[in-house]
Amino acid sequence: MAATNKHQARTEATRRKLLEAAQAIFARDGFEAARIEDIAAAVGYTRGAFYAHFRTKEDLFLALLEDRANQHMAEVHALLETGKSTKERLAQLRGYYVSRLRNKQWTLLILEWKLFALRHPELRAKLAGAHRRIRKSLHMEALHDLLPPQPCTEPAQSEVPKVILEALLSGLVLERAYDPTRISNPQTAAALEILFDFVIENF
Amino acid sequence: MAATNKHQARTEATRRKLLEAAQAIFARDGFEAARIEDIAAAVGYTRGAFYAHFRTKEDLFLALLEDRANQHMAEVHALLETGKSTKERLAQLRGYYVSRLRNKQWTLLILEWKLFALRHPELRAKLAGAHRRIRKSLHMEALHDLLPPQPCTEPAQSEVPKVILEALLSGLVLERAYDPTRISNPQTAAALEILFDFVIENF
Amino acid sequence: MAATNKHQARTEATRRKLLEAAQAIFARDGFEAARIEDIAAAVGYTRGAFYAHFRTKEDLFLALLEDRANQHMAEVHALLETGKSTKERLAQLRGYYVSRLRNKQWTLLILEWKLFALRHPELRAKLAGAHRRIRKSLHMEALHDLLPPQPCTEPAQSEVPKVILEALLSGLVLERAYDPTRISNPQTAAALEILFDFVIENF
Amino acid sequence: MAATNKHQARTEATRRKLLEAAQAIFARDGFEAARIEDIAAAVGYTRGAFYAHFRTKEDLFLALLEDRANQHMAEVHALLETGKSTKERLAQLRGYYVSRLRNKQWTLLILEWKLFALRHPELRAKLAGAHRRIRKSLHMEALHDLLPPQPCTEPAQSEVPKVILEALLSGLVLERAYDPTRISNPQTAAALEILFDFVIENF
DNA sequence: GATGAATGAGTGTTCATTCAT
DNA sequence: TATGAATGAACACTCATTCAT
Repeated sequence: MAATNKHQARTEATRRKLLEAAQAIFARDGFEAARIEDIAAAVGYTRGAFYAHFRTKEDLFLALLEDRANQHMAEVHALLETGKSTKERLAQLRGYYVSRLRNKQWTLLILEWKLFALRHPELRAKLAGAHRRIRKSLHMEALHDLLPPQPCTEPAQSEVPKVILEALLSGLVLERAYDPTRISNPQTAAALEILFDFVIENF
Repeated sequence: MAATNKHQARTEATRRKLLEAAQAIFARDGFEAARIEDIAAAVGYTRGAFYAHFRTKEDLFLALLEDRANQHMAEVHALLETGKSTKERLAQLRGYYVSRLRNKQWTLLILEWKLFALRHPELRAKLAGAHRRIRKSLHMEALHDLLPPQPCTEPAQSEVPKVILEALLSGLVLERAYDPTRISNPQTAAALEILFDFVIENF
Repeated sequence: MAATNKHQARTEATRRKLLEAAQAIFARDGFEAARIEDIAAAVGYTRGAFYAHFRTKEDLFLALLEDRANQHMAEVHALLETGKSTKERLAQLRGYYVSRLRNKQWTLLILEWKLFALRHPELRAKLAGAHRRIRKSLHMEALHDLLPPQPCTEPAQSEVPKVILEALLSGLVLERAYDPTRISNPQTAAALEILFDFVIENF
Repeated sequence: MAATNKHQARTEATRRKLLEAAQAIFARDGFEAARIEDIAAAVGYTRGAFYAHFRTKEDLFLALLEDRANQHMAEVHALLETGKSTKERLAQLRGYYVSRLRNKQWTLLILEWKLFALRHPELRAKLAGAHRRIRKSLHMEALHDLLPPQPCTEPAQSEVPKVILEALLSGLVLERAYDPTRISNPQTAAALEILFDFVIENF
C-alpha cells in the first residue's frame, strides 16, 4: 500500500513535471510546432515516458488547459472568499485581472487553445469539458454576481463585459510579447485598470 | 512585347489568385498547418506552380501580409481624404475600425503574423519591412494627427490608444470565431463603438 | 535560301553555345547535380530554348561528349599528320598527352561519362556510338600504329598501355582538382612524361 | 545496464548494417543518385530508421568514408607489423596495393568522395577530419618510411609517388568497371606490380 | 514507469519536362 | 526559335506514435 502510494506519487510527480514543461513549450512554440520530444527532454525524460502519461499530443494539450483552468479557478475563488464586501471583492478581482498581465504563458496558451478549437470544430464535442472549465476560469464567473443586477438585460448580455475584458487582456499580452518597446508594462497595467472600471460600469 | 505583357498579366493573375487562396487557408489553418498543396489546389494549380511564384511558404506568408497591409493602408488614406473636418475624419476612422470586425480573415492573419514574429525572432530583421507596413495599416497612424495634442506626453504615449484598440478588435474577432454564441455581432459592434470613443478621449 | 542559311547558322550557334556552357556546368557539378536552367542561363537563354535543341538532359550530355570526342580526335589526327617519322609522331603524341593535363573540364567530363555509363548499363546500347568515338579520342588509337609490332601478343594486349596512360591522366587531373597543394603542375607534367615513356616501352 | 548494453548493441548493429548497405548503394549509384530509401530497404529498414542513426545523407556519406578509412588504415598497419625487413614490408605493401584492385566499391567510393569534396568546397572545413584519415588510408603513409631517404628533395616531393600510384589504381578500377572487356584482371594486376616497382624506384 | 529503436505518413521543395504563345 | 508558366514525379527530412525490452 505504501509502495503503491509511492508509485502513485512518483507517477503524479512525473505527470506534473511534464505538464509544467508542456506549458512552457506550447506557449513558446504553439501547438503545431511544439515537439513531444522537447517537452519530455525539458524535464529529463524521453519520448517514451511521455506516452506513459498521455495518449497523444492533443491529449496533453487538453489536460494542460484543464489543469491550469482548475488552478486559476481555485485562485479566483480563494481570492473572493477573503473579500468582505461586494466592493472589496470587485477590487480584488480587478487586481487579479491586472496581475494576469504578468502571466504571459497562460495567456498565450489560451490564445493557442482558442485557435485550436476554432480549427478543429470536429473536436468541439470532445473538448466540451475542458472548454467549460476554461471558460469559467477565464471569464470570472464571479463577476456576474458582483455586478448590480441589470433588470432589463437578458442573461447573455452579462457575457459582454467578460468577453471585452478578456479580449483586451489577451490582445495586450500578445502585443507586449510581440513588440515590448511599444507599450511599457506600467502603461499597460494602468490602461487595464482604467478599462476594467469603465467596462464594469458601462456594460 | 505583347507576348511579354500577356505573360506578365498571366503571372500577375496567378500570383493574385494564390495570394487570395493563401489568405483563406492561412486564416483557416494557421501558418504551420497550412499546406502549400491546399493553397495551390484552391485555385486549380499544383504545388509546382506555387513555387514559380514564391520561394517558400514563409515567403508567401510575408508577401501576403505585405500585400494586404498595403491595401488596408490605402483604404484608410482614401477614407480620410474625404473627411472635411477633424471631427468628421475621426468619425470615419471609427466607422472603419468597427467595420474591421467583419473581416475575420485579415484579423486572424494579423494574429498569425504576430505569433509568427514572436516565435521566429531570428527573422525579425528580414521581417522589418513588412513589419512596419503592417504596423502602419493596423495602427491607424492617422489617429495620431486627429487627436488633440497632448502637450505633456512623450510620443511613445500616443501608441497606447492604438495598441488598446487593436488588442480589443483582435481579441473580439477571435472570440466570435471561437464561440459565436457568446456575443452577437451587434453587441460586439456596439461595444467597439463605445470603447473607441472612450479610448480616444481618455488615452 | 539565304534566310534559311541564316536561320541554320543561328540555330547552330545557339546549339554550340549551349554545348559550351554544358561542358562547364557538367564538369563543375556532375551529371546528376547539373541543372538545365543553369546551363541555359549561362548563355543567356531560358529552359525552353534548351529544349528546342536537345530532347533531354541525357541527350545533351551525350551530344556534348560526342562533339568533344570528335574535336579531340581531329586534334590528334592533325597533330600526327605533321610528324615526319614514327619517332617524331610519338614525341608529338607524348606532348599532346601531357598537355591534356591542362584541360581539367574535358578530363572530368570523361570521368562523369564513365561513371554514367557504369551506372546506366541499360543505356549501353544507345550509348554505343558516342562510346566508340570517345574511346577513339581518348585512347589514342594512333598509338597502336606507332608502337613496334609485338608479334606474339593478341590485339587486346595493345589496349593495356592506353588504358594505363588514360587511368593515370584522369587520376592525376582529379587529384589536382581535389587538392592542388599536394602535387604541383610541373611535378605532375614531369611524372607524366616519364611514365609515358616507360609505359610505351614496357607494355 | 543490461538493457542499455543491449540497446547499444542493437544500435551499433543497425548502424553497421546501414553503413554496409550505404557502401554498396553509394558505390553503385553515386552520392547524388543514391536514395536513402534504397539504403534503408537494403537492410530491411524504413527511411525513418535511417534518420535515427544519421542526421543527413551527407552525414552518412562522411561517416562511411571515415569508417572505411579507419578500417583500411588498420589493415595496412597490421600488415606492416608482420614484416621483418624494409624489403619485406615493401613487398607486403605492394601486395596490398595490388589487392586493392579487387575492392571495386572502396575505390569507387573514394572517387565519389573526391568529386564530392571538389564540388562542395564550402564543406572542406567540416570535412577536414575524415579528409585526413582517408588521406592516410589511401596514401600509404607507411610508404614514406620505407623509401630510401632522398636527401635533396623537399618533403612535398614524397607525395608524388603516392599520388601517382593512387591515380593509377583508381583509374584502372574505374576502367575495369566501365568496360571489363578491355583489360583483364590479370593484365591489370601485372601492370600494377610493374608500375609499383617503377614508381617506387624512380620518384 | 521508462527507454529508445523503428515505423510510416506527411510535407516542403526541386527540377526535368511539356506546351501554349 | 524562344519564352516561361505549369506539371508532376521524386526525394530528403520530420515527427507523432508504437512496441519490445
